[in-house]
Amino acid sequence: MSDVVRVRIAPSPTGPFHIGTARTALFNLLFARRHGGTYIVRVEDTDTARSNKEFEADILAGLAWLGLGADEGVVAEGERGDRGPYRQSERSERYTAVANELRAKGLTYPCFCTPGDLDAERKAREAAKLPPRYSGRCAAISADASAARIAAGESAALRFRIKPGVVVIDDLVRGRVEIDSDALGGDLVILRADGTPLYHFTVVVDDADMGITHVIRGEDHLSNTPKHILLFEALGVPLPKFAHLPLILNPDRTKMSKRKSQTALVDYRAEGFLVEALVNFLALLGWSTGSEDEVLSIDELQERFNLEHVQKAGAVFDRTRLEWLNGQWIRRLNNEELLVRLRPFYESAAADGTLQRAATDAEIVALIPLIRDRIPLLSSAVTLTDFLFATALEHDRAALVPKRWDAATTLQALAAARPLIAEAVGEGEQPLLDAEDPLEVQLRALAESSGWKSGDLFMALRVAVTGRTATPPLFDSMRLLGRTRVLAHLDAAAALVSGS
RNA sequence: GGCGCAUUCGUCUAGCGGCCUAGGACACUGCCCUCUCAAGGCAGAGACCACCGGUUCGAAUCCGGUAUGCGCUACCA
Repeated sequence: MSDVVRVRIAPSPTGPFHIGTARTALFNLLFARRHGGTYIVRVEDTDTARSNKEFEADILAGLAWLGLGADEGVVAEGERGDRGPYRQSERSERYTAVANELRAKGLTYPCFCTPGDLDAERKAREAAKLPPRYSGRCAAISADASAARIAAGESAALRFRIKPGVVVIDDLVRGRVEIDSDALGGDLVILRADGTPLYHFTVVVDDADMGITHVIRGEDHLSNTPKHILLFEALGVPLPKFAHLPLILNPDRTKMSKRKSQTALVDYRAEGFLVEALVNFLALLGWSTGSEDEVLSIDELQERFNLEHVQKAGAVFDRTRLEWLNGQWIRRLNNEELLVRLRPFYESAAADGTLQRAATDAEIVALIPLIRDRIPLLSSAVTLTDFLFATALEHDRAALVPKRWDAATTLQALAAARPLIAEAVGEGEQPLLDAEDPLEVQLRALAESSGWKSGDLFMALRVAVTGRTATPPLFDSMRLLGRTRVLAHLDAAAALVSGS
């Protein structure tokens, strides 16, 4: 394998960037990096009815965000490389030319069957419990006869003759796989009646033209690989190596789908998953290092990646595990990096009205040490700290009274704590973080002299001041909030409790 | 229906004939820490290695069969 490695990811812009495509792209990139090869992005948009530019833009943006932008081929800004074009919609002449080559070799024939004919044939075979398969009835039409029919204006698809025999796939993941070409469904349409090419044909032409050495793709293509091999042979070009990756599965172990799982990459991004976590997680879905290391950067993954450790069985997408990894990566980011990641979430929360105003960088920086260990997702930061950006709180009356307390005790405690807080808390201070907070000392003393558990006192204050039962550390939160709002919230809470 | 692939704790996986009375991680349970929630630490529970045969002194690991699951089977990609 001393030859130059060239691999590719060939997304089809028929939907938003799919998490499964992301993983295939990642494996290709990892393999290329590991072997000093080239990683190519090609857009497979021959299905004009289902492809569109918005999806293509989404896919390219997603790849770029993940750090999986192309070395060669299609990137958001255009194309790079001299073996293009890299968009199938721009390669029509090439497909036509190659089809003509095959035609000249006598390896194809025009097929005049209409979709209706084929449908009827398929149904008949199904009813007879026979595997669906094209009968090849147009194969026997003489060249003169078909030329005459075409001249008469009849349209025809172009079929590639499937050579009888057993096709051997030497798969890098699965080993030797043999498939009888008889099971391929008969002669293959490579050009529609309107002259546009079909996937199995374009993929082979492109892989050949672009000098792809390793085809690394999902297992769902394994059964179709013999068609590709036959086409490569017909073109007289060397075969690439194949490596079929296990499928990513829904929890019910079917192929991961939009219906049953969240598959759009943008949705994960919007929730606040880090690229580091997504890449780490995806790499470990169907591949392992062979060691017990699990939290790995893309650089570490690149160093270790190999096809030998690729799993053969499908892997269920375990979102809980992704969230754990996300937490791991959030904790590994330094303050500056975390600020950059967090900022857009505060901005969009302000824009959509979730928060009354956006947070300043200084505010986010002050918050980071308080929330870093508490957010599984970047978006969790906003909900965890929303009280800091609100002028009034919507208290939950039931939550205001600690479990072991009654309303009277709560009122008494809030009243007793108020002057201490008014004295100790300034107007929007920095958190004291690990230092012992003098207010805490005073309030503990208050609790003790009043016969309360300090935990109950703190909980009453927490809910009064933040409106929540789960918050960042209480005293730091109060300092961030500032005296005026703390006291206002305290009074509002007391009013609510006394009214109940 | 045909063809193909797969099968180790709920999930992701380690394992490549003896180190396995099967290891790790997530999730789960308990304890510790603790102002809440987390994070972190410790401990625990959880897999007759799908099943049945065979090879071997010895099998999760090799071979055969069965079962189950999944994938493919388009003038979709």
